[in-house]
Amino acid sequence: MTDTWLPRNPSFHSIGQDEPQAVDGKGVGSGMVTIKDIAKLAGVSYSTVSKALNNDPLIKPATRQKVLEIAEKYQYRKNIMAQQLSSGKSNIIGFVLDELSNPLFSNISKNLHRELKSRGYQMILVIAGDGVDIFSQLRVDGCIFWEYMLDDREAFWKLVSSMPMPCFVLGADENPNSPYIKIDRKEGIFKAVEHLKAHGHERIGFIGNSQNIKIEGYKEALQRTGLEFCQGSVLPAYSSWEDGYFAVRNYTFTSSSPTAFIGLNNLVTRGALRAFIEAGFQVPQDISLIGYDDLPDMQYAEVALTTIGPPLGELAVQAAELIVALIRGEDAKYPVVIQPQLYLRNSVAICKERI
Amino acid sequence: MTDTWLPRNPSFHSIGQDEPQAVDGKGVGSGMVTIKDIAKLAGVSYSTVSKALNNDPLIKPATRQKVLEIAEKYQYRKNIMAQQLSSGKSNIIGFVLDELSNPLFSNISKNLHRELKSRGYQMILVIAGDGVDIFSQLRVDGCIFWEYMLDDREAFWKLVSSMPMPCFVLGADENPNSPYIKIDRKEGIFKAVEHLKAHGHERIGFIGNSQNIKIEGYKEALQRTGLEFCQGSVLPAYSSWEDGYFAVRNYTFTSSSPTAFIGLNNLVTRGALRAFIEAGFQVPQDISLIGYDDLPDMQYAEVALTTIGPPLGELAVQAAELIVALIRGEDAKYPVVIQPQLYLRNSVAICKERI
DNA sequence: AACAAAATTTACAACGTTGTAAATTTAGAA
DNA sequence: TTCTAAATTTACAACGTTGTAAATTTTGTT
Repeated sequence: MTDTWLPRNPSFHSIGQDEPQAVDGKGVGSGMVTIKDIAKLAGVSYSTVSKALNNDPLIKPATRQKVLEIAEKYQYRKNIMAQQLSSGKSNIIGFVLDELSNPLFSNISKNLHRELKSRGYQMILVIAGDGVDIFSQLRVDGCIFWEYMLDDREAFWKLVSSMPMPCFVLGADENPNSPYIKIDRKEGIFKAVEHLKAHGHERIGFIGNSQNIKIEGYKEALQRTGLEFCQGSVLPAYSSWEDGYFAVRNYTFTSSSPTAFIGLNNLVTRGALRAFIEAGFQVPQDISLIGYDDLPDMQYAEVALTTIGPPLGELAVQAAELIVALIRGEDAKYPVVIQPQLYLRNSVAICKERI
Repeated sequence: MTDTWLPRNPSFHSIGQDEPQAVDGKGVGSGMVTIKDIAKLAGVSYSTVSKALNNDPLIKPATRQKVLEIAEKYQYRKNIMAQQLSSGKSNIIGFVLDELSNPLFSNISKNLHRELKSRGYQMILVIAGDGVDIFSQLRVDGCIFWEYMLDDREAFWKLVSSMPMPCFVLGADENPNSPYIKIDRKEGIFKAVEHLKAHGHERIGFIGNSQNIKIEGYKEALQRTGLEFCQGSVLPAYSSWEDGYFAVRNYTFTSSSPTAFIGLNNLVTRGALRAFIEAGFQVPQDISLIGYDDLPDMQYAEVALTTIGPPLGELAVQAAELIVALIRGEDAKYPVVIQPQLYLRNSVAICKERI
């Protein structure tokens, strides 16, 4: 009936038994080696090749070996597109970031990649603003969102739940209708305040005013520990190193100033630390300081910083496990709540006034 | 012969004419609407749907309209995997970043995304260290590398040229065997030096010591303009705001100090500017300063900074055009060389000593 | 009303995999 | 040697698209 049929790509599959065509390396869909090519070269059927490459125990070791060698030799690369289409699995997870300018994201992204990899998944990124629709179109197996669009929570959660694959949000916000991993920042701040109080500090300040949840946590923590919130004990700092630095520099210290501070994030805290030192304060003898975000940098600051923050390795493990469970349809326990930890180093001491 | 055949996913295609199954939204490969589903609902063949969705002019407008409406209603999302497999095109371009902690990357990434989008492509990211192999396996149509691994150029270029699809590198390095876009940083620095010299500056310093090519450019520029390289006129700064800030703070000014400086990048320059101001220098009356990287931030600094740097919009346009040309097999002209521009603002003035 | 030409729609192989069932080969026991 | 069971390999539909050729419908002439 269709004897006049012409194949769409007649030059395909031209790898011969003895004189295989060089993989030209450019132009997807033309020069790439497929399992059918390998099958021909190995003298087996292509389903055997498929199984061999997937380590199917049905395949005789010697056969697998031969197939693997040929695949290696001709630089075979599995076509994830075809794999997804056939099996419904791409083994790819998408990670949606909101910005690129805090080293925290570098760290989280690296940790997450490692954990996913060890569970058999690969990871690709998009910047939130650039549109996450591509993850739907690509049929990634799952999708992790770093919280963003905090100005319009509703639209954000709607977007998340409209994704056609398992998804969850990593952040501080909660939503009963979607899975999420909540970093309990308020509780983290509370731990920091408690720790400072345990060291005799009664006037505790906060450096940074851009993340409402942390500020709220700070105020609540003061209440819970029975400490007083003093006017002017929140030093304004947005998010960068210099914000922290100048927040402290521009602050006028008096005898009723806080004796300890908590910094909004890694950058702000390090900037503040530097400013304290320059102002002639000894940290922690004169002023105690706890930083948020336990990045490796924090311990290499001028004074090894005591920090609070989610355990970043653990966070990645939890995230990887949650997404994998959601994908597999196992009954994942969520929401997962990550409790920030206190990492004790050398920037907190007994309050001078108590000595 | 295979009358005992059982479909692998018997629940599939269960959308009926009048009672379409709810798109459950979770689990790729099970609940997603396909062109076949739409075809059934619209009462046309699935090739018609395919053509309608791709705006094929063969399709009668009324038919297209109906198909589009149904697609919209059932939240159809094209399956890029299937599209790639069938047509050999994914319309996706991969961008390989080396790190996430400089706002420059945010900017470049956004610009690039916009330009690619306007040319019909989508963009996904990976961090270089996480392995770019996924782009091969995903059969992205093309791949853009931000220069990295500068410690092992050879391995880097080998990796790039081993990619099975059109690729190029964006950066300052060159390689005769691969396409690349070269940002001519040396020439950029030269323009800055020239500009300063034209304003009467004869002792010009450089803040930053981490990017050899820029340091080299600085030294060469001095030679070319007949200026002297003075010992100690390179203030050590790695890459961050505080690096720039302290580079200046730690520098001891003498009567033979430079009267103008060039900053390594956006962060270093802004840190340095702040330090100059604090040290009591008026910029540009006492000291002129030119920053590298023309990010929007630069004009909102304490003094609107004159900068040099690749025109970032243009860079993205060139990059998008090059990769698209490479993909289409058009004879793209490369290497492309981007000449950094001088963006005149208020941080350069006539040298005091000449007045 | 009959026909040709144009417009529109349809059928279906192909893309590169996977997973199932069936076919073939090998090994072991009698 | 023959038979059976186990081990191994093979055949091929299916996944959701695209692109070509063929089929069908519509339109315009006469």
